[in-house]
Amino acid sequence: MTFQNELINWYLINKRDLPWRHTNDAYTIWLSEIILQQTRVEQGLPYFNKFLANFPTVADFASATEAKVLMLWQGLGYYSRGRNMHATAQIVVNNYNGVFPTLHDDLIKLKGVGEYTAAAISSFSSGEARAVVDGNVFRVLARYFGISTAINSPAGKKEFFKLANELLYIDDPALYNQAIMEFGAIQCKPKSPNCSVCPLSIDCFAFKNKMVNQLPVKIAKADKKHRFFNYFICNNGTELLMRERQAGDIWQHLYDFPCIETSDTAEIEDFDFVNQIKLMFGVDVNFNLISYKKHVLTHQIIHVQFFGLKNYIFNFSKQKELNWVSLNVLDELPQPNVIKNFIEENF
DNA sequence: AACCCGGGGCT
DNA sequence: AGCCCAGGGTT
Repeated sequence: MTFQNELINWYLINKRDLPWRHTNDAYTIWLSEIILQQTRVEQGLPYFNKFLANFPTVADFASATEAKVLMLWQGLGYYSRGRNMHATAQIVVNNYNGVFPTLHDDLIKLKGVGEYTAAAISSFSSGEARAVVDGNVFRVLARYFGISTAINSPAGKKEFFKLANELLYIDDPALYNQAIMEFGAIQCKPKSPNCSVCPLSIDCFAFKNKMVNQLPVKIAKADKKHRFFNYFICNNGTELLMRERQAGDIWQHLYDFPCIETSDTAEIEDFDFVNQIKLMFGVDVNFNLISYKKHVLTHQIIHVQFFGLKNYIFNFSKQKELNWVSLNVLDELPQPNVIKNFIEENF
């Protein structure tokens, strides 16, 4: 049996019942695909349901505020996906009369839609013959065909993309695309795949050569950068002082607290650190360390210290991104998880 | 081509 | 503690 037929047979028996597999509506598929970028199905599923319930149509999405979109996105990470979705919804309403595109060449122009997502939406919604190449496809092809070119190198991307399109099952591109990704997610897993029950193992290069754990090959990334955020909690009894984060750094347009970033762990005994606090909050300010959290992102490790403040004064004209926020509406502001968790634990 | 962008689950 | 995830944007 061919590689394609084996995959499709496996899929028809083993596939999960997922809501976006019951539709060919491009808008619904787009919602699921953007949410699932770099995100596991189990993690993304509640967000998909939440977005579809709040925005039944692309017009509903387009007319929402960005803050509302980021609120719904809160906790999912890679927040530019949410902002790009909002922009794309408005583009579809304005340029496509509210009808979500189904063709690759239109989809690829939308914000947040790259080669993978354009292939996924076009094949699932219109049956266009475009092979998806995601993390699952890289892994399945690298193992089955014994390809050791690094999947995150330009040569590797070209080689895998070419092979994926040669393998595409033209009679039903959508079915084949779903099958190879599901096979990668459930059977040909990154760690400890159960090759003893795999119907493709007999012709699998990696299995035959005991290289399952060596493929796919990936070039190592640079080390994570360490950053030190010192947050200051100003609580006047009914309100907290919050900061809206600006462009040019992580968590754009999400809310955290007034912050002094230092080049190393800030100590209360450190003269320079204390001077920075007094410069920001007045010479009479008192402060105490409340807690420490290590927050790990893709390429940054953020060491977060929370300090409680008393006897502070503040010059709002110099810090326009800061505002008092009533405690009972805090949960209406989008926040990164490290901030949301701190608020839930302390207020 | 290299770097930036989250959070969670598995091993 | 390290790896990976239904990747894409920016420079």
